[in-house]
Amino acid sequence: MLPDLKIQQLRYVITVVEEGSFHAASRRLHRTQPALSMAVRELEQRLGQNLFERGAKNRLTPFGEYCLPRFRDLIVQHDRMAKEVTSHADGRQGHIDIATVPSVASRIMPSFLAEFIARFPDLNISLHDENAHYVCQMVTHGEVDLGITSLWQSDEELEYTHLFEDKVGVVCHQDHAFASLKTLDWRSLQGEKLIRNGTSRLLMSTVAAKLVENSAFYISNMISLIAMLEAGAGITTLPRLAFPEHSVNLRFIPLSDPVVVRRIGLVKAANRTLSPAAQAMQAFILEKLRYDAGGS
Amino acid sequence: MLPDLKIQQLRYVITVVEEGSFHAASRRLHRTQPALSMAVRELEQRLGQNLFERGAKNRLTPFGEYCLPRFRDLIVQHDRMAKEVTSHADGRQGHIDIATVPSVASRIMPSFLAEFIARFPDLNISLHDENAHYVCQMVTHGEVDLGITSLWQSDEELEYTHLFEDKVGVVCHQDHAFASLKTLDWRSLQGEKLIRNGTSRLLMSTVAAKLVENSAFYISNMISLIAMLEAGAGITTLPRLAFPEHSVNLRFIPLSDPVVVRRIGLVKAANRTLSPAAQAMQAFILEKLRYDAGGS
DNA sequence: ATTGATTGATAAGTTATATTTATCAGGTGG
DNA sequence: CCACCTGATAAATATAACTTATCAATCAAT
Repeated sequence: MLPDLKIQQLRYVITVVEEGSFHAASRRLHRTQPALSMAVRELEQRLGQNLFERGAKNRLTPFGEYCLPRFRDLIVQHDRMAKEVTSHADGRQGHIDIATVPSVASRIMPSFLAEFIARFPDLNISLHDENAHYVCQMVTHGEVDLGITSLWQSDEELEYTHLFEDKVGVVCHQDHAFASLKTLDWRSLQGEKLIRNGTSRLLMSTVAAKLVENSAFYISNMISLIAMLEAGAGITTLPRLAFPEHSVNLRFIPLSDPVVVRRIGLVKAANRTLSPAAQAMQAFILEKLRYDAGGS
Repeated sequence: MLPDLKIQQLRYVITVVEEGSFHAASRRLHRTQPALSMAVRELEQRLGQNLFERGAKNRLTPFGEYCLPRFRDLIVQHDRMAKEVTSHADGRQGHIDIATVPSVASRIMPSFLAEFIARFPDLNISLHDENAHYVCQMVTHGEVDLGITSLWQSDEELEYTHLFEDKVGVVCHQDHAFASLKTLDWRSLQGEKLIRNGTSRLLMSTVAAKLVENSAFYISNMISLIAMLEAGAGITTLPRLAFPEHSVNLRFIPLSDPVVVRRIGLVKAANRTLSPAAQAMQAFILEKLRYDAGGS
């Protein structure tokens, strides 16, 4: 019933009016003058009324005067919408939800995000920190776009891209006998009061498994764990990133036998397309964090 | 910098979403399915992001979800504007200013306009009545779109289309000796007390000119003139349309020698294009009033 | 008036875009 | 497993858009 007016044609009409002639408009639009003449005439025929006076030069008919502001309005709306949509399309604008394990959130994300928002200043970012299991769950449930975590378990619905490895070591008080050592092997730990934590399961598939099995204490909360260690109440194992580097009286001694690593990677939902903003962050993560434990 | 999105492509996207599949949408749009596939892909390439999930069927990507309401908005605005513009283009909507001489305004326009607004219910009409000179002036000055009047004088700026002729007759009191006559010739009027009015100049180019020249009274206001005649204070000449047909004690006797006519026609400004609404009224006037003194 | 430089209109030819027909491959439900 | 959906693809074609070249009309300045 009603014809589709083409944005381009409306733009032609407006430019002709603004420039005052078909020739001037054709220069501004990088078209030839006949192109405008024909496009305008096509529009006039479609509407069934002339927009420009035929005899006199480049003056609008009453109908043209009526149409002009309406054409302007639509073009303004179109341009605003096109700008919004394209700036979302290339990831300059938008919203990203990201989840990481606490160690990554506190040790890597601060400098990483600072660099990221400098590059994409109009992006809106929400960062969640949760344990590895819940990070994966948030990704599969679509609560966040991306996760940076160790894989809880292989999952069909998740797509994992490895970023870097995080070596496990022993954490003890500076007054402990281990404090001055450069490395440790699991045998040295036998007889020590070992406190388990959420990352201890990393040792379960190694020769050091029996150490963990014999441990009497388990503390899930990192703050509480650190307080216990600082009080000299025992030792624990942690990936290096999870070790509170600013602690004054705790020491981190790498475990040389067995060498245990926590594999940290980028996780996204398989079969789900990322928003352009999340794509931009994904690319940025792969560029900056792959094979690099320290951020840029 | 920003690309012109085509209304049609946006409409395709929305229809595909609404119908749930490319096939269903193609049926509703009277296009083939590949036409939609290719048009959508072209849009996606232009935006640099997919709108629909490739693997899974006809589901939107996050970017598509973002775009959809914006596409909808623009199309709604476009359709509203297109409806407005086209209904103005074919004269269904708009505003008309028209001016006529009082006799036409009171005797012809009522029934004419009743019929006109029945046909064009959304048109806004303003009717002015002025003397023939001022009607022409309003048309030349663009204060009104059209005039229905006798031509004051030939005018380059005016375009006159003849509609009908209005015969001049003698108006007298029912008690006057002329009252029972069927016709009169100018010689019979000699010696009568003739009151001149605005239409008396019609006689000036005829053999009856000397009657007018010898007349001592001139009354421009029609109400006053009628009152004078009803008081039996004299006789006058008027075109039939200007004779107050509901007067109980006045009589109109056609003048048979000379036969004097007032030529009534449609007047518009030359070199000025009419608004579509005015064009519609012009056509309606020519259809209904040409060669017909009584309206439809 | 004649010229020269505008203007927009027009015709023919070309390129680009849109659309169709025909065909294909991937899922899905009987 | 097989019809029967889905959307994707290729080639052919129709349509639309644009350019080049040319024209007629208008206007200004001689």
